[in-house]
Amino acid sequence: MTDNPIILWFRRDLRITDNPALSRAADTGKPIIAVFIDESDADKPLGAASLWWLHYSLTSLMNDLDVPLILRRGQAADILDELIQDTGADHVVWNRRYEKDGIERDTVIKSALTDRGLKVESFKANLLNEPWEVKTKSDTYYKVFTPYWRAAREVFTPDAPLSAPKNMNAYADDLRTDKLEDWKLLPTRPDWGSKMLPYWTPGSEGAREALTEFLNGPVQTYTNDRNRPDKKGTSKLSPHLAFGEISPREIWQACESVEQTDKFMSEIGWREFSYNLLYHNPNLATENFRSDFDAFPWKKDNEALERWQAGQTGYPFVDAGMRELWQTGWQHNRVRMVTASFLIKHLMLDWRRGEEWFWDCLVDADPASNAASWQWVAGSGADAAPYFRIFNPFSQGEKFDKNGDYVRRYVPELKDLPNKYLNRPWEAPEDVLEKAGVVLGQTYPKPIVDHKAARERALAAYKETRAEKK
DNA sequence: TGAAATGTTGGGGCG
DNA sequence: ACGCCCCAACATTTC
Repeated sequence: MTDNPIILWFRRDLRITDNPALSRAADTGKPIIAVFIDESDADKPLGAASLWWLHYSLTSLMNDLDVPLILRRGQAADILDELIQDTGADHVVWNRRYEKDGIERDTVIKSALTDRGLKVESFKANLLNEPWEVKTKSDTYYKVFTPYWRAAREVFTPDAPLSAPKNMNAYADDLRTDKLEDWKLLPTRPDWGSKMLPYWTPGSEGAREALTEFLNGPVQTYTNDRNRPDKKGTSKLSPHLAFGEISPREIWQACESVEQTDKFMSEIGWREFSYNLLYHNPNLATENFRSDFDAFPWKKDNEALERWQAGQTGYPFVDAGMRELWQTGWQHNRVRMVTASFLIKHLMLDWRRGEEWFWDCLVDADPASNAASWQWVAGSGADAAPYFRIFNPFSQGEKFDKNGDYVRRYVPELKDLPNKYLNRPWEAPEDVLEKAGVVLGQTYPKPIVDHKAARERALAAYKETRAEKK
């Protein structure tokens, strides 16, 4: 083989099926150098839970991949240069990403390599539609979900997903690679990772299993059960999607042959819509989409933030959610809306503090979904929930965790309370508390804020912000 | 993919 | 028999 090799740069697309860059690399027939780079110059490094997931996802990819996966740490531009120099590679391929600093780095690298005569190709792999492909009639991007998704489904051409290539030639010489263990992605002291492992199977095989299991049952009752954190009502595909272990196109195709998948597909649509917003608003994770929120009087209360993070707010449904996040690296979507609303509206803490915490704790942390969803709850985003939509932290539990199974699972110190008081222990008579072994303020906190007062405070702050604005 | 306040309706108890 | 009141149930409005 006299061909110059081709470099296949893996990022958050850790799969071999429906991977356009990988298929392209295979189709050239050239020797393939597959590399994953832990980029030291990323604006927003992965959070701890995502690093944990990444360890297993890379392990899984190395297993699936017919060629060695080179691991390197540093600036991508330097590492690619070095590989090119060492191997004579004349062609580089990757799948696109959409966060601002990633685009910037890719653009610089692409033009530098092109100038030096290399062939560089990038592909659409991780979205159904590119953010610039879905436009309104007046040629602007969509800012409201429903018309966006209607248009997006029209734009999307459901070609069959790409199969894993049959033949991949490995580059013949050994190349220096880091050892995954040396990256120390898994937590130690304490090792909180091993308690999360039972909940998950990172990697493409785990992703396909999750999809199959979901489409074989839960999807039929998804419209209602997706709101029930006490049930297995959701797909749990989010971390697999976040790391590109499965493509949205594969999901689309699998849904085509199953009844009643529209509601589920529209959640995939929310992911697409979030990328649409992120691409057109690169600072979505740090700047209010609606600038009138710049004047909002956020509080700075570290103790309140820490109690929210630790699941010690005294509102059982909120605390269950925050502890689910801490224990499993994931939080049910219905509960995310409630815990986020609580941070923003009851505690009046800046939504960015919540965004940061979720980024660090979620195995499915996604630059687009996380930012767009926090702004949605705050009311500062595009097509956002109106500010006055304030979730009631106990009635949400009573409505969506009817038997209290979810709260009892994650807040076991309340498990012996009757359902009537499970979500509002502060209303329980003394003898009921005593019988359940609950001492408010000792075994479980008193409410960090009074619901009614906090609600009125938030509404007043909102009103004032609006008044100042005009 | 809200919650709370306010308004309306109608059945039933009761003098 | 009738009017009055209460209040649950539902609808509408407001934040």
